[in-house]
Amino acid sequence: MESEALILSAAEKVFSEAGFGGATMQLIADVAGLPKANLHYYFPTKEALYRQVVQSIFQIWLQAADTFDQAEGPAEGIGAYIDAKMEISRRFPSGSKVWATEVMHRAPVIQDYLETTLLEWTAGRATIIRRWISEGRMDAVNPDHLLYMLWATTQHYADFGHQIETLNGGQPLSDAQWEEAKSTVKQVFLKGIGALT
Amino acid sequence: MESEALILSAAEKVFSEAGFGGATMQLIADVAGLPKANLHYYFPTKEALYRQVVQSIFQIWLQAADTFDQAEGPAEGIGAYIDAKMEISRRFPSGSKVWATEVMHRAPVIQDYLETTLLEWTAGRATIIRRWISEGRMDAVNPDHLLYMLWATTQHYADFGHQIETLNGGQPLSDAQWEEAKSTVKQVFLKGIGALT
DNA sequence: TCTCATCCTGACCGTATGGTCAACATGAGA
DNA sequence: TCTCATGTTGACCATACGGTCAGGATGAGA
Repeated sequence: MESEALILSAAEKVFSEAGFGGATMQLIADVAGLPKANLHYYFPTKEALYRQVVQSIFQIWLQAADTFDQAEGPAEGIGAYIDAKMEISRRFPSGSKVWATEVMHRAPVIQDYLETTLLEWTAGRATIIRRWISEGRMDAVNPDHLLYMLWATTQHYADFGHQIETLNGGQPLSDAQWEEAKSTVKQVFLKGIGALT
Repeated sequence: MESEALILSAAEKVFSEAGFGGATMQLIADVAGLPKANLHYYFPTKEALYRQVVQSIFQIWLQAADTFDQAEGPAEGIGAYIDAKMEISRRFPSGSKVWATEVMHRAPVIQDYLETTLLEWTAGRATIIRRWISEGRMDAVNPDHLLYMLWATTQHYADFGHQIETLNGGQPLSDAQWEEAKSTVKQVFLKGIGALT
């Protein structure tokens, strides 16, 4: 594994567990198995490294949008979106946590993304939802709040994974429990918006 | 306002905006309008101050549980619970953020609370939900995942308030928008679990 | 073998942090 | 007025942090 990728992987883990302020370059270096000075060869500052980590997460986020667009109707589109977001939460929990921490701290590094890319993405999806509503395929639910609910629920399984694990007897969710989670979330949402046939 | 309360209020704000690692005792002192040394008169260490902040939040969390218990059925109980949690998110967003950050960092300070109080609380509420299901008052939805969905959604409005504000044109949600949020969340959940008459 | 760009690293530096401490202020009770 | 517990504070300290730098490896091409 190349040093740069090694550093990014270690940084994502450390930032997600300690936050930007709590993370130290020394700890990231230790996790990566490299001397601290080497980090500064690839990334000039701690903030530059952090920004790179957040950006790579943002890309993964946007990929889940594809399922939304080409869907026939809400049951298919939102159902697939929930599946995709839940899978991301399971496979990249550290990334989701870094994003959450960044936003909670008022997005000091990626505010421009919120104001441009995310804003456009949200408006596009809201338009699709409104079309579905006007076509009578689902109830008249406020599109913005519906999206917030979807984000909140799916990301909760990453961001609050430790709490869920603790309440699950200290064990991570099993495959069956993940399936149960996905089907429960889909069931409640799709029925809740009147998109179940 | 007494110095101790002043310090706790300032600490909650600073911790929620910077995280534990990013927060500095000097900044908390400045926000509180007191010299730094004075903080150490009331709280021996930074961690002791942080722990106090998290504990006070935990109390507010538990208060919202009362609505759940004495309810006639799910429509009333869960509806009131959503109202209460949404109101907490609006009035104490800093507290919710501190809690979220603490849990995301694997709860280094309040793990014991997760394992005792929260575990018991969750089990009690799950029992109530199962009773409602067996009485035919709502669909057979997994109680644990339903609770996670409720927590995730309601707290999202506090934890990701900055993101929501940005997507709302840079403006905080108005009174009407908060009402819209509450009614949307209640509508989707109550219909989603089959608890609407 | 020599050259040189790329990659790597131990040692070091200025700064800011959490925490300490001796001294000082305040005010209620005797 | 004197006492003394409770608060308050500026100055200080050891440590750990992010970042720098000169110099050492490495290896492909000539």
